[in-house]
Amino acid sequence: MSEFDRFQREQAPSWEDICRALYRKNRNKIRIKKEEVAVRNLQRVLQAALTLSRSKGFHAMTLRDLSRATGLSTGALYSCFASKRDLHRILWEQGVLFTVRYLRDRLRNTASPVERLREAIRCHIYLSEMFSSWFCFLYMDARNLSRMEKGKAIRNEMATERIFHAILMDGMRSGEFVIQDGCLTAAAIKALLQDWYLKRWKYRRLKVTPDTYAEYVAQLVLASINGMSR
Amino acid sequence: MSEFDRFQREQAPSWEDICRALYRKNRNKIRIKKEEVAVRNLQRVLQAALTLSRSKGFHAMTLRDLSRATGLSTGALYSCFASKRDLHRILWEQGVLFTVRYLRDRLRNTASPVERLREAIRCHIYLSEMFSSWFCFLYMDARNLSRMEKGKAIRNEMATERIFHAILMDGMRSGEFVIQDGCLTAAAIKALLQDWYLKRWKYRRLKVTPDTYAEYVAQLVLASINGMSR
DNA sequence: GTCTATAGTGCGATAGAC
DNA sequence: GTCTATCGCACTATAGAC
Repeated sequence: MSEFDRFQREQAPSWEDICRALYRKNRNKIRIKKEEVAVRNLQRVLQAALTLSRSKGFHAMTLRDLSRATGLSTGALYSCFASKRDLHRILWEQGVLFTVRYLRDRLRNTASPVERLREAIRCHIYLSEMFSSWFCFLYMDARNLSRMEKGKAIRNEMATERIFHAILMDGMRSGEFVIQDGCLTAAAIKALLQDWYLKRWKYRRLKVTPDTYAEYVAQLVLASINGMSR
Repeated sequence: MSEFDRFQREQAPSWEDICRALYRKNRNKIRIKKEEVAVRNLQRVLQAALTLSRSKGFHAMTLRDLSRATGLSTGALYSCFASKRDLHRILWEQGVLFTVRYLRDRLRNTASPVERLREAIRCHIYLSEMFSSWFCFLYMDARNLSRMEKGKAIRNEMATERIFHAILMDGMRSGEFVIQDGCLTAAAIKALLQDWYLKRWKYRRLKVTPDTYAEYVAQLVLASINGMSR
């Protein structure tokens, strides 16, 4: 059993947990009152919406598409969300803070910067592997956001990056890393992590597993951290 | 004057040249018969379409938006293209082969693999800097493609990547590079190059120039190519 | 070639029966 | 809660005057 399999079975959050949390947070906007019904429907609706968004984009997805994919009528859909725009907001808000929180949580017990860097890369790849359609949505459908929401989006992009930046700075202070430009290195790590879920088809074709890719990214970054000062 | 400035003034293709080539290729689908008028309008239309696509996505852009941005009526727009879908196809087809051809052309006179790698990275960044809205369109709006077109899209993505892959293999044969997995390294280079135009706002905020970024990517890759075997 | 006006289509959203 | 039926609207595309 690979590391990723273990993560998937034992540590990863489940769709049901996520939808339950999401329901409790948005009770006022969701017309369904029985929690069990709401959670069951939300799960179907959100998963279908993300799948459709991946293949044609959120804006191009119609509520008729969503109705067909979930088996619910368009009328029933509107008991899960107030408008299509509101569905976008729900998917957005829930996804946005998730990664940062999860990473922070998992890094609490790591000792050295090297170990912390490896663990952060691994966790990000595992998370994005399990929720790849959600990660793609957050990346590709950040347009259609209002001005205020766009500010949030940028702050979020930077929040993940700051986690990596902080690890790099720790490593510099302790003398383990030699880095020319921490901001560029953090940006490069982020770009490599995003490629994993945005070009999933490519890595599948190359038969690269999440663990292999995580190790590759870690080695690439570590080599540059030690090698670029020469 | 920076290297990029020189490229921009002396070597880069101009919008007018591109639109003229595009007009001659699509004469049968474009109703305007005077070449000068057609080229002038195409330039306005394509640039506006790409700008709007970047901010809200091609699908979300309406012909009313495009009409407002170009100062042409919706009726006049239809003398430049047969349908909105056709406009998408034109932008797509012209953009797709462009990068590969240009890179191949520029690499013909480079001597060593190291030099060739540096030059390929630099050229890609320069091109994407000058035509960033076009590169973003090719990346973000590859959905809404028909099945056959999607096959082309994948083949194109791989074509650019193969250029980098070939350089890496050359370097291995000549003993200059030590690489574990050429495919993964080529994919990583591509991901880093794409980040430049997809997250342009970030690098602008960090005050990173095209030349700085090109040098950073080259050094990162070269460090890993020499360092990962340890 | 470019305009204005409009036909035809498919969308998001809602009303009311069950 | 979920369904069917339908409203009003914004869109793409075209027709016909200039």
